[in-house]
Amino acid sequence: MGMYSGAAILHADLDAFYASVEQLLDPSLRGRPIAVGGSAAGGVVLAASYEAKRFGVSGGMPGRRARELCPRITFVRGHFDRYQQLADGVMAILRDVTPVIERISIDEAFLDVSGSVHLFGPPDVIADQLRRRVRREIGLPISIGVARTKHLAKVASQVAKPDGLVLVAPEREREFLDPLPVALIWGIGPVAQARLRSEGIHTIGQLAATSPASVRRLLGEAAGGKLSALALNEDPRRVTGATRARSVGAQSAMGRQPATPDTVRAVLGHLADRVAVRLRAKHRAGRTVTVRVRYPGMRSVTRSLTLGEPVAATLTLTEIAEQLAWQALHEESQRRPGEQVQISLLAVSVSNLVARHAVQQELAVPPGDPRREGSEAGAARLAVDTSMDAVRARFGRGAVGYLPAMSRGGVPDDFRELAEKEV
DNA sequence: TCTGGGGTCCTAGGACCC
DNA sequence: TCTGGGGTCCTAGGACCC
Repeated sequence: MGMYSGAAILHADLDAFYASVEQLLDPSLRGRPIAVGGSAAGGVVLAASYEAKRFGVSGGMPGRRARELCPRITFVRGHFDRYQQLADGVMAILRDVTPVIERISIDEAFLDVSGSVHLFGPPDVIADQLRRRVRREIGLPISIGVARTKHLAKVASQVAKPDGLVLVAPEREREFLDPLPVALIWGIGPVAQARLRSEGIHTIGQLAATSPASVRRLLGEAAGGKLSALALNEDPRRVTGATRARSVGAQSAMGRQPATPDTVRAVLGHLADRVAVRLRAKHRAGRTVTVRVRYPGMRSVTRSLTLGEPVAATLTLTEIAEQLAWQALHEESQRRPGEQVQISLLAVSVSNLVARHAVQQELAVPPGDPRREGSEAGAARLAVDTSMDAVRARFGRGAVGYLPAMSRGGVPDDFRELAEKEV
């Protein structure tokens, strides 16, 4: 544990989170290759244990492929309710050493411990003790990167995995970054990687040696500029608190189905309801409604509409979503005359969000104002929704709704909730 | 035989305004 | 009558992240 001065950022990241929880809950799974979600028959793997990762299995992979790579793999159903609970427990431990903490997903957070060193010791000592506490009190492995900036800390935690701690001393930053593959930089995905590779750029050191102007030409103005700066180890970002969500959405994969009016209406109604309920719960509403339609083969299109006034009423959102979806589906049917249009996914999202008190101001238009009629209808719909929200809060989600209960494929609602951001 | 669900940010063209 | 520059908003698509 070395002496260390200046800004001290930690990036803490639970290892193979869902899979580690399953191994914690069921000791017979420990030390074995497992996948959460998916099956040999289909579905996607949500997370793989390190024993499975060694075979090349990873999250997002079809179950069938996972079985091919690792014949002995065990597929387990997720205990989604426990994930949130355990991750919250971990975050509470992290919060014990500093209030300057930025949770960036269910299982990952940045901490600025610059102000904590006089209380708890050097940053790497703090990190070490956090890892021990998480292991002892929660039972899960967690990796932590310690460095002067967010970017360095994040890269360090990736290098530390699994179940490790990596400190990047300020005088060793260049030496640390240079040999690492560009893919470790936050924001470099498969496309950017391929473009860089075509220029012979594989390592962060090589990227840093490339002129920012060339990188911008290669990867785009904004992305190129940012990635260049990160490679050059210039990262001015501070650890901030939680930021408000800028959009709220829901989607449903449907395999492959004919786009019949009944199917489209039922699915969009359900998605619009999920979105609208979440908006109302946070007293927010949005002016832009976007619908995405995906066709077999992963090709997808979006149609969006920006309204003069924000919406949060389920029925209004459903109507707009239907209109947008049919706009897209109609274009698709003209592309392929005489064929039944098939779809594989529908999504509804609301953006351009405002706080709801702004909506209520909009509703307070004087009598005779042409906007009044629409607003009154909107107010009535919101009132119905508010009653429905209250009934559901007391008796459960299935108690009331606009639409008959429908089958929703295999994705449990508690998994959906895990992925939700704080609105 | 194409793979879930939740997000963020950027780009580019067009409309419109000054 | 023709031309220039700058800014904002909207729409559609796409890369990327967990």
